[in-house]
Amino acid sequence: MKEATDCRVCDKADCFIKLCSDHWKVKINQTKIVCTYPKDQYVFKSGTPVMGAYFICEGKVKVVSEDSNGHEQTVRLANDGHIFGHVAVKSEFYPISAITLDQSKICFIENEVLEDAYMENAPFTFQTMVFYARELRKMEERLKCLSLMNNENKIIATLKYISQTFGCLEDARTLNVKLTRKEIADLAGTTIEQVSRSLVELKKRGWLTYKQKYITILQPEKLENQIVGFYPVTE
Amino acid sequence: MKEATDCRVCDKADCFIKLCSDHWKVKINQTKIVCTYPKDQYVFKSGTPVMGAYFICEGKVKVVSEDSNGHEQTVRLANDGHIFGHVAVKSEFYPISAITLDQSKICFIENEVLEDAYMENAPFTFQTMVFYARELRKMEERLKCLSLMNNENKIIATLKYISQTFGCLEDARTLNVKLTRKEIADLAGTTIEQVSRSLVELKKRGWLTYKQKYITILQPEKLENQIVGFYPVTE
DNA sequence: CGTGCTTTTGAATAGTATCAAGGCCGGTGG
DNA sequence: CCACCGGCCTTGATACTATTCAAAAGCACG
Repeated sequence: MKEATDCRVCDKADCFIKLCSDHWKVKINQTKIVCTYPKDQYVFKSGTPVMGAYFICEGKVKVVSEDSNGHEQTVRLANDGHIFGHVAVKSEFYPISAITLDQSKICFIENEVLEDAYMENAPFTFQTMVFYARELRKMEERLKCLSLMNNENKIIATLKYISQTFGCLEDARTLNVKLTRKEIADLAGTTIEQVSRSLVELKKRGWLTYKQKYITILQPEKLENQIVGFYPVTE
Repeated sequence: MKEATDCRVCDKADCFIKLCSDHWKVKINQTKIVCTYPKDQYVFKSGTPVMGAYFICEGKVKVVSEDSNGHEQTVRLANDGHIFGHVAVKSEFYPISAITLDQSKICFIENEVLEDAYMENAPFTFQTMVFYARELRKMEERLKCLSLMNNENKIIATLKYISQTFGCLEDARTLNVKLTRKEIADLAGTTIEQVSRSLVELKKRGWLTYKQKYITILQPEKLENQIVGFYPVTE
């Protein structure tokens, strides 16, 4: 993992801090706290106070919501450049937890600095707003999938969401993230056993294959085709 | 329904346009298109091009996602001051539809004006960003509910969402919106029959009552208590 | 080469969707 | 004023799907 990047010279495609004025880049750079987390570690835990927001320099994070029945729902996935842990500006305590899916370098920026930065850097604020609006749209889509689809289609839609968020390895078809069956189940809103059954079935059909935690999509058009009816016609 | 409000003098609590400079208030006021829609009418339909965003002056709107199997999922509810139809700035066609739940006065502001307004009015942009971040959080909560809850709890969580969005009538316990069983089912991600069964059961327990389309919550603490385990502990 | 963890498989159970029929209510027209 | 009609809601029976529980198999690790 590289050194902490200097915001003044960083031009990472998805990080909007570069849209701030030089003055603010310096300020953010001075006050940010950069931390590298190992895989499977809490970045913050549900119930702890919200002090600021997190920006992913490099890495992968899942945002999970735990209930007191021991069930877990992964509500969102985030990767390079994405923001998490915002929870709107007013919440006092996190209602959700964030866990790394990979070793991750993450910047923390405290609320006070961030709010001032938003008020004084319109392009930064605007792009962040657009980011949230897009995430909202994705979430609406995911809501529909979890709500209307049967088990197998939920798994397919989840694989699609994973690949859209994290992309693929060099072969352009193996998902660029290692997830357990339980992690996939928590994303899809189902159980470990159902995930296993669906993956076995999809492998039988030759639509995908997998080795350990690596899933390779062999026939994306078949998978897509099975769930296409749930998505709006884009013509 | 009152006359179209002049943005320069309007101080509606939830409309962020009042945070713009006077110059921009004038500009928005000149270019906005105000329209009053009757109940149960499409404001826009899935598949049509996105030209701008809608702001609710007064009224109630649901955002629905239809699939080609004839199922419908209501992804979001919006009322006075809320924005809808944004779909992030780049989408060309609406992937969802918006339908009024009541006679509604709605402002349309075209994308070009809106984007310029965002770039030049930091407080406006900032508050809009916070609005989206909050909506995202709500959506995450809703996602979890639809995914992990059983039928009855989904209905309870849905009633809670409805009351949080639209509030109550003067008696402070009757939901301030008329919804059919199907509309509740589409919100909760279940069927008309299950909604009916759950409502009958909850009425039997004396937790709520209803008369036609009006639902009155009698024992909010009982309802709350049954689903509290799904929400984060706030202490 | 065991040991423990994850995944797979099978069988039983519970919960939900679907289908079909009947009831309630408001509106309309005689 | 009453009878009829149609839409929405309720109820019951059935079929299906998903969850749960239990056990076996596969795999990584020491």
